[in-house]
Amino acid sequence: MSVLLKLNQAQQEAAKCIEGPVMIIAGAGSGKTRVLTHRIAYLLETGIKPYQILALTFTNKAAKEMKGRITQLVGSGADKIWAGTFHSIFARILRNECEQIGFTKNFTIYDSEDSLNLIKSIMKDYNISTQQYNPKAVQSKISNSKNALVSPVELQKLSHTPIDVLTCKVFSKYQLRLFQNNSMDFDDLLLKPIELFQKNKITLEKYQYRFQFLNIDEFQDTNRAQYLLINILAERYKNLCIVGDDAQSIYSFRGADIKNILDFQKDYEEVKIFRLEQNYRSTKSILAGADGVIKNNSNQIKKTLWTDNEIGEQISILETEDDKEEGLQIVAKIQKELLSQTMNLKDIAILYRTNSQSRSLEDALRRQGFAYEIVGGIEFYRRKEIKDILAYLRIIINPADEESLLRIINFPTRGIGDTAIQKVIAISRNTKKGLFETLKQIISAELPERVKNSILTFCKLIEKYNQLQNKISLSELGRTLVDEIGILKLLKEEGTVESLNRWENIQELLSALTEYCDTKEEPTLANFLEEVSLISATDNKNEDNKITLMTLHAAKGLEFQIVFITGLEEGLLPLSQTLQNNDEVEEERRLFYVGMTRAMKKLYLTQARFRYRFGEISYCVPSRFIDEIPQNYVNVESKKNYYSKKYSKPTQNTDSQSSEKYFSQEVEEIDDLTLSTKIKKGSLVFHDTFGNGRVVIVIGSGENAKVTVDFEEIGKKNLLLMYANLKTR
DNA sequence: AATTTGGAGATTTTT
DNA sequence: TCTCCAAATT
Ligand SMILES: Nc1ncnc2c1ncn2[C@@H]1O[C@H](COP(=O)(O)OP(=O)(O)OP(=O)(O)O)[C@@H](O)[C@H]1O
Repeated sequence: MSVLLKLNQAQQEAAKCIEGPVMIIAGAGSGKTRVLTHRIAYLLETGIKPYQILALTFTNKAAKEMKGRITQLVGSGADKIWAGTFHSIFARILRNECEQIGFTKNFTIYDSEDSLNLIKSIMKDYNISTQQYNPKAVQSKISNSKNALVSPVELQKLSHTPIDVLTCKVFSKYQLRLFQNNSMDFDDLLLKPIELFQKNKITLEKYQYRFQFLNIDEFQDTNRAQYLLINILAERYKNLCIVGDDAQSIYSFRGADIKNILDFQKDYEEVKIFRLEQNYRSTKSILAGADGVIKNNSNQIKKTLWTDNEIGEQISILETEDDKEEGLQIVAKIQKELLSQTMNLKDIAILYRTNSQSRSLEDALRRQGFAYEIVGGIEFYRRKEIKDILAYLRIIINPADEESLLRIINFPTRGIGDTAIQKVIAISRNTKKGLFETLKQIISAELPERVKNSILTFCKLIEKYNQLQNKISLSELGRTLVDEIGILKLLKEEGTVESLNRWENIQELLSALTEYCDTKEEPTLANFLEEVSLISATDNKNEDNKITLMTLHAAKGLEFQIVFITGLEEGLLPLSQTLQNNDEVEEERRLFYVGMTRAMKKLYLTQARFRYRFGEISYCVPSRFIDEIPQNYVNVESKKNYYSKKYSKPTQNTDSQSSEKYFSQEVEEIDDLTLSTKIKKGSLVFHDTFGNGRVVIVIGSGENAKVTVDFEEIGKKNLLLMYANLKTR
C-alpha cells in the first residue's frame, strides 16, 4: 500500500485494480505514466514476480526511467521486469524463438534505409522505372499494409491503380528477399511474433504464462499489429492495463489507429475504465490555452482536465521577421528567463515540426554560447560511415544478409567493380546459391584473375572475423576489423573537415562497442546490432544542463518548465501536405496540443513572416492554431516595423476575418507567381506523359516555379513549371 | 574500375 | 542548401 501514497484518490483506484482488463483514459499531465509506474510497484508489493510483468513504453528511455522509479519504490527486483518498446521487447523474444519460423538467431534488423535499398533493387530486377514510380511511395504502401495486417495476397484484391498492382508484386518479393537474407524490417518485428504465436501454440502459452500482467503506456499510438499482438498475449489471463489519451495520438503515419482504444472497450466487455482529471504539470493558462485548441477537433473522447496550479503567465506569441530573427528572439527570451527566474538551461525545450528547422535555431544558440542538445535528428547510427562498419559486423554474424554484403563488398574500394558484382549476382541466381557462397567459389567463374583474388581475400576477411567472434572480445574485434580494412587511415589521408568528422564518428562507434561490452553480462554482436537499430530518438537525452531541441513528435511524454514551439505558420504547423485532408489537419492539431502541454510554467509560440526553404524565400501566413487559443490567455509580442502594418496581428480579432485576410494574401502571391499559366493550387491539369492530375502545391516564382501534381495514374510528382508543359483542363 | 560531374530531389513526423 | 544517383571522364 505504501507505494501508492504518492497518488491521488483516482490514481490510487486505477493503480490498485490489478486483475482483469483496465483502461485509463486521461488528458495530458494527469499522471498516467505515474500511475502505471506505481501500479507495477504495487504488483510487486502484492507478491507478483518481476518476470511476470511486461511493460510496453513508447521509448526505451521511458522504460529505463520507469524501472528506475520502481526500484526507488520497492527496492531490488525491478530490473527483472521486461520493459521496453514493442519493437525491442519482441525483437528480444524473436532472438530466442525465431528458428521456429525459419530464421536463425543472428537475423539482421533492417532500418528504413536498408529496406528502401532492397525495394529499389527489387524494382530494378522487375524493370520497374524508379523514375516513374517512386520507391519511397512503394515502401510506404508496403509498410502501411504490414501495419494494418494486410498480406500481399490480400493487398492484391484491393489493388486497382498501376502503382498498387506493382506494389503488390514488389511486396511479395520483398518479404521473400528479407527471408532469404535472414533479415526483418521494423514492421516484421511485430508481425513475425504474431506468425510465431499463431504457428506454435506451445510457444504462445509459454509467453502467455510468463507475462501474466501486461502494461501498455501511450496506447493511443499503437497500430493494428501491436493491438493484435497484445490481445494474443493477454488472451489467457486478461490482466492488462492500457493507458492513453486519444487527444495525443500523433503517429498515424506509422499506422497508429485510435480505433484501438474504441475496440478495446468492445473486445473486453468487462473492462474497468478509469479517468484522471487533475493535471499536475501545467499552469492554468497553459492548460486553458491547450484546451481551447484541442476543442476544435471532432470525435474526441470526452475528458475533463483541471489544475490546482497557479494561473501563471500568459502564453506569449513572438511574431518575427524571418527564421533568423525567430532564433534571435528566442535567445533573448531565454536570457531573460535565466535572469529573472530560477531556471536552468535544462528546463528549456525548443520544439519544431520538421528537423530542418533546427538549423537556424542552432545558429542563434551557438552565437550566444548557450549549450544545447539536439534530440533525434540525423541519428548517429544512421550515418553513412557508421552504417558501413555496421554492415561488416552484420555479415560477419549473418552472411545471408546480402544488402549489407553488397554495401561493403567494394568499400573501401578493393577492385571489385560493378560489372563483376553483376556477374556474381547472375551466377548466384542461376545456381540458386547465396551470394556469399557464390563469392567463395568464384575461382571457377570467368572473371579477371585480379578481381577473383580480391573477392577471395574479401571472403577470407569475413570468415576470419566470423571465427574470431567467440575468441576475442567484441571491442577487440571491432578495433582489429576497422584497422584491417584501413578505413581510419583513408579518412585521415583525405584530410577534409568532413572526413575528419567521419574519423571521429568511427572512433565513437568503437567506444560505444567497448562500453556495450563492459556493461553487459553476455555481450553478443547480434545483441549490440539490435540495440543500435532500435534506439529511439529520445534515448540519448541525458541530464546535462543544456537546452533541448527536438521535434514535436519526440517531445511526447516529456515535460519542461519552459517550452518554445516554433514555426506556427500555415504550411509548417499544420504542415502543407496535410491541408487537404481534415483528419490530417486534426492530427497536426493534436501534435500542437502535445507540444503545448509539455510546458509546466511558460509557453512561447513563435511565428515568422518568411523563412528560407531550400535556399529560397517562402512567405508565411500565421497558423490557424494561433487563433484557436482563447484571447485572454495570450499575449502577442510583435516588433513594430513596416511589415507589421502590412500584416496586422492575427490574434487581435477573433472572427474569421483575420484568417481570411491572410489567406487572400497567400492566393495573391501564388497568382502572381504563375500568372502566365494560370496554374495554382487545385488546378486540374494534363501532362503529356503522366496524364491527368491536380496541382497540390506551387513553390517559387518565374523560371523557378515548381509544382507538385497529384496524378491519377502514378500519384504525386514534382515538376518544374517551365518545362512541364501542363495544360489546364 | 575509379573518380568526377551535374542535375534532381528533398523536409513531414519514427520504430 | 545538401545529398544522392546516373552519366561522363580518366
Ligand atoms: N498525484 C500526484 N502528485 C504529485 N505530482 C503528480 C501526481 N500525479 C502526477 N504528478 C506529476 O505530474 C506530471 C505529469 O505526470 P505524467 O507524466 O505521469 O502524466 P501523463 O498523464 O503521463 O502525461 P502525458 O500524457 O502528457 O505524457 C509529472 O511531473 C508527475 O510527477
